[in-house]
Amino acid sequence: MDQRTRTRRRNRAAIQEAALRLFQRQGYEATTVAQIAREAGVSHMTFFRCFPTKEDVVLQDEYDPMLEELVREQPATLPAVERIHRATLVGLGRVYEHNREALLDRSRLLLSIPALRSRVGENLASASTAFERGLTPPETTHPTLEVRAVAAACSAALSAAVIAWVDTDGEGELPELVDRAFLALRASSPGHHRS
Amino acid sequence: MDQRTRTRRRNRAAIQEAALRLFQRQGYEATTVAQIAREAGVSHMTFFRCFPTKEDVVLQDEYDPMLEELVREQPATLPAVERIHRATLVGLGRVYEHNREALLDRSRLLLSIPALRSRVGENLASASTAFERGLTPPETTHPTLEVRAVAAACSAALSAAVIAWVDTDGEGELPELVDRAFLALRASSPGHHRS
DNA sequence: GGCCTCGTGTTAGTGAGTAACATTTCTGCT
DNA sequence: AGCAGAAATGTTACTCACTAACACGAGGCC
Repeated sequence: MDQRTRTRRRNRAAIQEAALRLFQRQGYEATTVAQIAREAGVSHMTFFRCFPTKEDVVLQDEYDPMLEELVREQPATLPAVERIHRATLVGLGRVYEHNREALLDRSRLLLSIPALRSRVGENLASASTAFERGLTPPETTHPTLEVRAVAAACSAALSAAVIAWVDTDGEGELPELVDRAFLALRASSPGHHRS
Repeated sequence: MDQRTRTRRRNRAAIQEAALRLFQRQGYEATTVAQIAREAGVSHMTFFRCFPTKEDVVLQDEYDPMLEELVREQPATLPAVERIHRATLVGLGRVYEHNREALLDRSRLLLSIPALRSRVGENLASASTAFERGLTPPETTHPTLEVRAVAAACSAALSAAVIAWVDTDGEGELPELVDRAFLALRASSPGHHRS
């Protein structure tokens, strides 16, 4: 690997860790980008070369390629919602056991800070396109509206599960909530509670 | 009505019109808040008292109460997705005929400017809570996860329809696309096209 | 008409994000 | 190894969204 990309990644990681440390210690809005950069030992320009905005330090993740691949691995005979449901459970299982608390902390942060919450829709959108790509054969250029609608609906349901998880302060278990959210998509009647 | 609130609304409208005019003439990012305020004949502080951010001039709408009411009017025996589907069609029909071009212009703007697109998720979220309120009886305090998931999925599907509409530059008809998106939610299989 | 509240304008400030240029650091080639 | 070119980083200065504080003026209330 290149030396340049190595130091670049080290910078990226140092910035992200410094940022999260400062956010937890003194709050998101009370922390300035210059402060993060100083803590990470770089200039504030390097910060913006690694993360386009201050919010992206928290927002960016790299789950999308995994989700796409997991959806593609599910049997194509299943309905699309079911494929995405299973893929989500598998992917979640991979990070949930060892990173449950980190995932909860990050989700809490994303949902509690207005500047971050106003942008979680972007993460939903990128998860949605990952689902679309997983549903459509690789050579397809543009997914159909039907595929896009289902993918968007599934990521929205997933997001509802995460929000419910954070609402209960992480007392429930996220995979169960995800199950309930996806099941509600298939058989939904108003006022229907699980027994 | 109060004289004060009257001038306040006049200010609001003047700012919004001036802003949209300037955005169309010279682009969103090339237009500064001070410029909008000057064009509307107010100070830039008045701007921020009417709209919390520059983006909100384009983002804010008042469809949510109507959507909530329309969902509540649909027969409660129908599945939740169907109630929201019908409510959306009715509400859309009300504004679509006379404001089709304005709706298209606004949607184009929202989806083409990065600063705006990154925040459309907020509109989806508020539409989602409107759906939730329409689905749950008025005395209910917190909607169930199932209701939240369905509401979020429906607003996501609606958004997919709007995106597809804008993608074709408004050549299709939005209500048809909304139909396709909602139908895809119920019977979905990958690669399935409507016949 | 006089108090009094509330919206507005003015000013000055913070902080995110960008542009331009100097400087350092790595890479490729001989 | 050493040098030329390229690319990342730092420095400086700037724009602009947004806020805090206070002064002012226009309604509302008696």
